[in-house]
Amino acid sequence: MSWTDERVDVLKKMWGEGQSASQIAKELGGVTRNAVIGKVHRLGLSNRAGSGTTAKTAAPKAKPAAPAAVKAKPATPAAPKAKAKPAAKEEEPYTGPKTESATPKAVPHNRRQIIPAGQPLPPQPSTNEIPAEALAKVNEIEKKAKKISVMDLTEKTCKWPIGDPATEEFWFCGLPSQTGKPYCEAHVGVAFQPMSARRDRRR
DNA sequence: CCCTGATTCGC
DNA sequence: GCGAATCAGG
Repeated sequence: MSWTDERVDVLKKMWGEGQSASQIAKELGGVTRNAVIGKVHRLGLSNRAGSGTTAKTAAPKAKPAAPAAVKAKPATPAAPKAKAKPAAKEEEPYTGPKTESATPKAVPHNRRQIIPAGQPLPPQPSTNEIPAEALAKVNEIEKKAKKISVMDLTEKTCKWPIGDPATEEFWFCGLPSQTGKPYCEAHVGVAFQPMSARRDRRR
């Protein structure tokens, strides 16, 4: 596989989104994460915007024997390229976790829900139809949720909110999340549904 | 041990 | 330019 325009495009896009090299490599296919990283460097877009796991490792490591040149910082990202690329595949986030199960305390009627800002949090809307198995699974895993706080959220912890943000009864699942997904397996099950499955599932 | 990105260097 | 091997870190 070679770095075609489209592939580089995807690379740039995903890298810009903070996707990891391995994820990008997986998405592109035919390349390893090393190849992706190598390309990223060659393209001169090393540092990303979002928080990275090792974004700070830009320090020079004089280990072998070669000071090498100073890393150039791309102050001018070159000319803009008018290329509209929809590229909308992949599953769509399902709009709506359930705010029940582990939520003993109900919201004091006129109490408005306040979602703590900071990181991408899933919406907490109304009840909806979710596959029974998935729901059961969620209920079960929520029992053993780690109940982590918003500050403990990482790329590898399930960010599924449980409870009411306006009360003490609020925490995040915190179980190991699927790589690339914001949730653990069980919550991914209810958060992401194939369009086919979610489309007109009740009738 | 899993993962991450960074760098080197033969091709 | 490419990317495997290697390195460094969480």
